[in-house]
Amino acid sequence: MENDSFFEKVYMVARLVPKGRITSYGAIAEYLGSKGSARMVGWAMNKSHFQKEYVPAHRVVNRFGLLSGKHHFGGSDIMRQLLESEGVEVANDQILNFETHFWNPSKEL
DNA sequence: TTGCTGACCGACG
DNA sequence: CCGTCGGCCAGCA
Repeated sequence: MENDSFFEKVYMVARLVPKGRITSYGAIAEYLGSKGSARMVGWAMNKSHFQKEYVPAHRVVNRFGLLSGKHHFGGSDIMRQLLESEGVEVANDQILNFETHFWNPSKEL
């Protein structure tokens, strides 16, 4: 749209993630055309809390389905509870049936 | 301005 | 199998 910033695109894709679905940093980066920019995606998530519009950063995890960013939600169980409230099973900071919940932007969009 | 860092990923030895 | 390094882009001292 208007904002072609890398970050804005990241937020846009993150908000498009359906409830109960999960995507990975790498998947978003790849969708944006910068596969190697997975780190920037995580960084964008860090800033996501400052955005006016809510960004479901809890639906974005690393390629292993690990809640790598759970520590950035203000608590260690916030992210897990958010995911479980959406029907996503989480155990030991890892998403169960990750493949089933996985949502690929390049494929779905 | 330069340089380091960061919620990552893949390649290499 | 495990440790290390490069790449990508933006923010901050």
